[in-house]
Amino acid sequence: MPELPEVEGYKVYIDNTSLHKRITAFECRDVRLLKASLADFEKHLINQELTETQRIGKYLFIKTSGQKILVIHFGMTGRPNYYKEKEDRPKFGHIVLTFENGFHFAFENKRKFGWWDLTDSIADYKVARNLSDDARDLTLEDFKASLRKRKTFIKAVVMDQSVAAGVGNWMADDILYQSKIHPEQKVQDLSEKDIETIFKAMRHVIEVAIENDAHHPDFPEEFLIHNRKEGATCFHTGTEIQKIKVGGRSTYFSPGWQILK
DNA sequence: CGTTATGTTTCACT
DNA sequence: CAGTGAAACATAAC
Repeated sequence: MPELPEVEGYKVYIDNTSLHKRITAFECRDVRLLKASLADFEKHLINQELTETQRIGKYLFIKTSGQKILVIHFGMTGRPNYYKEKEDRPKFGHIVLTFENGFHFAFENKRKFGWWDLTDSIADYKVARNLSDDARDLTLEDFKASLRKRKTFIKAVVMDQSVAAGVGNWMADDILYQSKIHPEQKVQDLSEKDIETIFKAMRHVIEVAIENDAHHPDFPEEFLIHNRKEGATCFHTGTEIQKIKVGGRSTYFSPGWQILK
């Protein structure tokens, strides 16, 4: 599920459950989820504590009392789960930390597109991954500068993590819906004003989503998310929502509302 | 059985 | 080198 607002929720969850407790065990069922060696994870996590979290886009960095910073990416189906009893380990809890208080921190990851890594520097990691500033912190000027270099569909660009870190598929659809911009609009044909509209919509979608703990049913009724399925009715026009593929991803939009220039 | 899923990485091409 | 688009990755659920 996780895009920026969901990961922000996971960050708060981890802050409230899993910091400042000595780690006594590290277990991983499938080493394909680890980008560093199992030995390194054990070495750098066991007997250390998680001390502080920092989120950039969909990436969560967790500082430790040791040398390394833990990097978590949730993929498409990841989420954290803090629990007490061993038998409560979630079905897809493929990586589990155990703390000295006996509680466990599971990294649930049904589809195994998520992963853990270790790093020495958040700044270096951000550069190495070609990650932009977090979409909440990004300036309009930087956003404009990124768009000037691009010549493809706006939807693909808005979702590009090197443009605005944290925007994913559902948010990109909602941002463009609220901006009245067609997802297949070529970026070079957008006016300055269009770009500012998109930027503001991005901020709005993110803040509303975070305020509502990323719980879609609580979002305002004009959000596309409520009708983000083929054949659903557009809140504004009463016409049908259409599904197409853009940038390899399923894209939902209202052809009567988001007119191609 | 085929299709789809809220993501990233890799690779070939321009 | 930089931007683009397609494919690959792994797996559950409908």
